Amino acid sequence: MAGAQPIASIHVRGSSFLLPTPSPCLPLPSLDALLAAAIDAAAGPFHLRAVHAALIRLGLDSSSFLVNKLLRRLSHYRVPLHPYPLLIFSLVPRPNPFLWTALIRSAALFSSCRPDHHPLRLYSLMRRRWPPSPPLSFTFSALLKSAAADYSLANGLQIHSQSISTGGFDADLFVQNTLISMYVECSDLASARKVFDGMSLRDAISWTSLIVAYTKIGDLSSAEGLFDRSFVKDVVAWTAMITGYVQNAMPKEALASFERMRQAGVVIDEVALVGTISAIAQLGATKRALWIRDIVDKTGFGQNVVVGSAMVDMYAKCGLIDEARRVFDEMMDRNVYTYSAMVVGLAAHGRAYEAIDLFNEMAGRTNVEPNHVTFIGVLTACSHSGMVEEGRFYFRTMKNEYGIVPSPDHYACMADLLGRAGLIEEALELVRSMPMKPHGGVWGALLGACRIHGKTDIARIAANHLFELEPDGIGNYVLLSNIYASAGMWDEVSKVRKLMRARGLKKNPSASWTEGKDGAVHEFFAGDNCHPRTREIKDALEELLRMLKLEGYKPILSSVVYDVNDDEKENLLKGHSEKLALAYGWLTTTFGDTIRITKNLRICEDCHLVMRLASRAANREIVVRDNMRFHHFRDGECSCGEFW
DNA sequence: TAGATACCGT
Repeated sequence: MAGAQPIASIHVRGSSFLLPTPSPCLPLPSLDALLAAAIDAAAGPFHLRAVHAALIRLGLDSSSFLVNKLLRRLSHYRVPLHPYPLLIFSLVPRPNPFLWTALIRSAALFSSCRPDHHPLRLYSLMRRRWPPSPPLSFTFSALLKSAAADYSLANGLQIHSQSISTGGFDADLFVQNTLISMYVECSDLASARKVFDGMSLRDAISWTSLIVAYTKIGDLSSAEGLFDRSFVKDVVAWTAMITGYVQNAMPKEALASFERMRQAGVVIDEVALVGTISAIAQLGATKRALWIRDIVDKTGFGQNVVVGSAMVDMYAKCGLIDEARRVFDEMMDRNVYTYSAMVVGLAAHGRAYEAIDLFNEMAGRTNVEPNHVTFIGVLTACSHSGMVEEGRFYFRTMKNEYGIVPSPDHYACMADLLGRAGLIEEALELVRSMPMKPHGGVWGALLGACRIHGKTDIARIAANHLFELEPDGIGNYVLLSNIYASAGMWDEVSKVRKLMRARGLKKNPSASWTEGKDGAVHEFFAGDNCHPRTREIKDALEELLRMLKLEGYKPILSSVVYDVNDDEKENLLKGHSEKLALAYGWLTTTFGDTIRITKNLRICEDCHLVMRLASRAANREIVVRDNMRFHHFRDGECSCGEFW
């Protein structure tokens, strides 16, 4: 006989589906084993139905073993539990504990759609049905995971106590690890810690779960302490530290961890890369952005859609919008995250038409559905270039065509769009018509528009809401005071100042960063003398400002709201962190170079003017990323067209 | 013959 022939096949709509060929040297596999192999090899839900039909014909549809495999595969294809998988289950007269557990696991995937199929309900059925099934440790893993997904501490506690009363499963390592995660998800760190402390044996997962718990509440020193104590530092544990730092706005520490991980010889995976890429995005560090690309290329994760989307976001946030576009164009696989990152990035750089073109391409020529974030990008693009009608159109489209309920962030974009265009009354009306309470961003957009258009009456309304929502948000007081100052309403200015004093508000902790040629990040705080080259930087700034004054620069003293004399105001302006970063950049670059600055707050008017003039006088391109958008200064002009 | 837990992007 030449070669073994397939011994069975299933025909589905003209395509035959071959069962595996047995080796001639081994005994024939059992029918069970053959069917199990057929389930494993099925190409989709349709094949699985065909296999189930075969099971019925062969009288094997009551086999817990085979039905268990079927359920697992169906949930792999995310076939909802009701009604088909439940039907398959119901044909098994005496489901064994494995099968019950598989059912509970499937139910956990869809617990939100069918409350009557909730995992806990199925568990109680499992315990009450005759003959009752004893639970397995796996049963508790599944149940605890579903409690964590529901953020239900009450359910979690109930399952925890069941795990003890039904046979001491709380001593099982897997159950303990899942308990830790459940308590962490349900924000009960004390209980998570209690489980951890009570464990006689801990593995990498136990340690990592608790490390994540501490990073989530922002207690990085406890997380670091645990990480140092842990003897099992795998790539996941390292990544938990990296993302913990990122989530707590500590990108430098995240990068340092990544380096230490590499030095420790740990093999990097795509998740570690994504965390590191986010850290670079947060830092806005251009050199690092180019550095990580080499690493991504070497590891071969460049075509991973999550890595790619993170890269698009990173390049956009580092000011390298063309590089972001290049990565985007080279990606083979793009999803809604990829498109949203690109649209939001283009919008932040003021490239509104490109952003809207891309959105239209996505909506028209791909199967990728836009989501709420994509529309944030589209609406931002419209507002940053005064496209009022387009903005109104997309706001309607979002609701009517895509069924996306506008969030306060979308309303903030609309308030910004209408307000900037001078339609401040309409913006106020929109805000007042919101079905939910407006957040600070919404009133802030309105207040910003009032600054541009000198609307003191509406500014007062917006500011009063802001003072209530963000009593410590000093920027709001500054803005209102500026608006009054521009209108010559000095009494009001002094009232705002009094309010600030009464609330004990201190100077902004403003900070800027810029990168040196070596890629080192130099950090500057307002009025700070900490940089080792402070003397040189201050001298350079004086010289630069002297140069600009010859070209007509007059400091915009109204950017200072402190009640001090004009000389002191000018001095305060000189101490602004972005000017220190500019001076450092000027000192360390030459003609034609680009100086890139990242700032944690919105750039002030005086600094904006200085950047604009310096780009021509010093013959440098200057790219400033503030907390609102990017400004590209070139030859005395800014990409924002003074529209910010 | 079966089964699980930790870290990712807009």
